[in-house]
Amino acid sequence: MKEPLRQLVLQGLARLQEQAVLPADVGVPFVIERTRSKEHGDFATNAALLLAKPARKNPRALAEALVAALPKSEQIHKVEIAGPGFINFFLGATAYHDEVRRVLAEAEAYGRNASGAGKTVGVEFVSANPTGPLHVGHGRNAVIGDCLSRLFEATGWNVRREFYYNDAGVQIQNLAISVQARARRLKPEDAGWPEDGYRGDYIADVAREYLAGESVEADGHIVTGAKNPDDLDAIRQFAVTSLRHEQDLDLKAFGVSFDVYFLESSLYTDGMVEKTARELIAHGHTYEEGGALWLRTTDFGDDKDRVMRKSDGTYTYFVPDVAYHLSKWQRGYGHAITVLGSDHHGTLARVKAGLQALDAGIPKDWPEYVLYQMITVMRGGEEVKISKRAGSYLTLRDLIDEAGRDATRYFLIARKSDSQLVFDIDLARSQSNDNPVYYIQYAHARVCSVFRQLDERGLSWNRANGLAQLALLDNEHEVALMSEVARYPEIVETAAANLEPNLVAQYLRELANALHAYYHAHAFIVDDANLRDARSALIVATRQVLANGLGLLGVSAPEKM
RNA sequence: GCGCCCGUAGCUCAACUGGAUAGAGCAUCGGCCUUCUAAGCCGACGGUUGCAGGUUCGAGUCCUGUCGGGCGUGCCA
Repeated sequence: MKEPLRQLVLQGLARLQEQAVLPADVGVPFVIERTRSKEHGDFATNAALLLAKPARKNPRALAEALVAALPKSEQIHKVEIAGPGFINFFLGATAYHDEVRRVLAEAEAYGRNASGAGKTVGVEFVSANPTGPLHVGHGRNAVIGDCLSRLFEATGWNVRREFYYNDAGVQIQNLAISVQARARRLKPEDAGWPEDGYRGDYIADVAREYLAGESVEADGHIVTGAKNPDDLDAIRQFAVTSLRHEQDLDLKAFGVSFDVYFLESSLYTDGMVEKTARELIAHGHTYEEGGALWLRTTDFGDDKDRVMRKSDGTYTYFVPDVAYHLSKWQRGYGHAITVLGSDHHGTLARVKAGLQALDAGIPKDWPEYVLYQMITVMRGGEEVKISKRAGSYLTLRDLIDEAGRDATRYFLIARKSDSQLVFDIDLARSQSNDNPVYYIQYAHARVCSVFRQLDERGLSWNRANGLAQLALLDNEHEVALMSEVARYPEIVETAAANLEPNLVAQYLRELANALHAYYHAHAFIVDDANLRDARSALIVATRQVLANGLGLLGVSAPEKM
C-alpha cells in the first residue's frame, strides 16, 4: 500500500519543481511510513521536513504546497499536515476493502514479490562438522538460514541452500581415533583414551554399529562398517557418514533441507586449494617469513597478516575457506549469505581479505554474513548444558523432542539474531496461554472452527457476495484487522531486505491479536447474510495471511487445536 | 591491549533503519464463559532507553567518551 502513496508524493514533488517552488536538482530520500498512532492517519511522509533545507523554506509551508500539488486519489480519504511538517495520509475504507480482495485473489501468493528477479542467492548455513550431534546453536543457525531462504524464495530469488563441512581435518582424525578407542572397548576414563577424544555416548554407538557391520547412508553414498578396529581409514569414513546421517535425521525432524552438501576435501582433490594459493601468490599479496607463506590481509582491512601455508608445507584452514567462497562465486552466487555463530566472527575479515586479494572482481561486501549470538537454555529455572547423548552440550534433538518442532523453530527465530537469547523449555512446551506459538496457531484454527460451525448450522459462505459487501466492514475492530492484514507484504519485503526473519514472527503475533480481539467484539455468524459473508471474507483473508506467514517460518498452521 | 556484538518495564523481547505520546508477552492486581474454541478478550501497575557529552527541526536509533555483559584476537579447525 506504500508504493501508490510514494508515487503520489513523487508526482507532487515533480509538480513543485515545474512551478519552481523546489530547485530542479533536489533528490530526496523521503520515506512513506506507517504511523504509530491512528491520530496521525495510516501513513505519513517526512518529505517536506527533508526538503525544507535545500528549498530554503519553512517545512510547514512546504508541506502545504506539496499537499496542494498532490494528484487526487480515490484511495485517500484525507491528508493532513501535522507537527513540524509531517504529511499524514488517511486511507479510505475502500483502500482496505481492495486489499482484502487482493488477499483472496492471490491466496498463497499474497505477500510475495518478484524483486529478486530470478537471480541466484546462495544461503550457507548449519555447516556443522560431522563430529557429533547438532546442538542448540546449530538449531538457531538452521532456522535462521531456512527462514532466510524461504524469504528469498518469497521475494523472487533462485535460492540454493548449502551445507559445507570439513570431512578430512584434524577434528575428523580426532573423531576417528575416538571411535577406534571405543571399538577397542576403552572408556573415556580409562588409561589410553585419546587425550582430546570425543567423550559422548554417541561415539560408542558409532563404534558398535561399525563393529556390527551395519550400513549407513548420507549425502548419496552408503558405507558399511568394516568391523576391523585397526582400520582407522575405514573407521573414519564410517563415522563421518554415520554422524552426517544422524544430523540429516535431526534436520529433517526440524523441517530443514539442503540443495548442496559441499565437502571441504573436494577442494583438495579437485585442486581448488592449490589453485587459490597460486592465484594469491600471482597477485603479489604474499610473502615468506620464518619458513611460512603469509598473505598480506592487512592490505584489505584485516588487523594482522595471516599464514597461508605453514612451515610444514600444509595449508592453514583459511586457504580452503577462501577457495570455498571462490567456488561459490564461480558457481554464480551473485548474492551469498553465510549464517555464522558470532564466536566465529574473527574469520570474516580474513576470508573477505583473501577474496579481495584474488582480484577476481568480487565485491568488497560479498559474501554477506548473518551472525547470531549464543543461546542459554533454561529448564526449571536452571541453565541446561548437558545432554545425555552428546555429553558436553545440549542437542537440537533434545529440544525438538521436548518442545516440538513448531515451538522450537518459533522460539529460535522470534529474536533478532544478534541478540543473545534465552530458550525457556518450560515455556516452549507449555500448552497454555503463555506460549506465543499457540497464540498464533490458535488464531488460524479459530477461523477454521468458525467455518466448521457455519457448516454445522447448515450455512455456507457466499464468497462472491462477501466480496461485494465489504463496505459493511467499518467498525473499529474490522478496520484494525484489515490494516494489520495489509501490512503483510511490507513485512515480507523488509524482513527479506534486512535479513530479519524475526520481523515475521513479531508481526504474526500482532495479526493474531487483531483477529482474537475482533472475534470477541463481534459475532461472525450473524443472521444478516450480507454482513456474515463480508465478515467471513475478512477472516478468510486473515487466515490466509496467517498461513502464509507461518509458512515463511516453517511452522504449521493447524485447522484444529 | 586491540577488534566485533549487545545494554530498553521485575523477566523475555519490539520499535517499520533518524520521526510525533518508546510498545507487546510473562509476572502482579482487577474484570469477562447459558452465545462461533477462555490455548481467548478487556483493564490496571510498571521507563531519566546503562551513564556523560555531541550532531539537527527531531536521537532508543548516528558520532565521541565511559561503565557493564558476551565473543574473538594461534604456523588450532
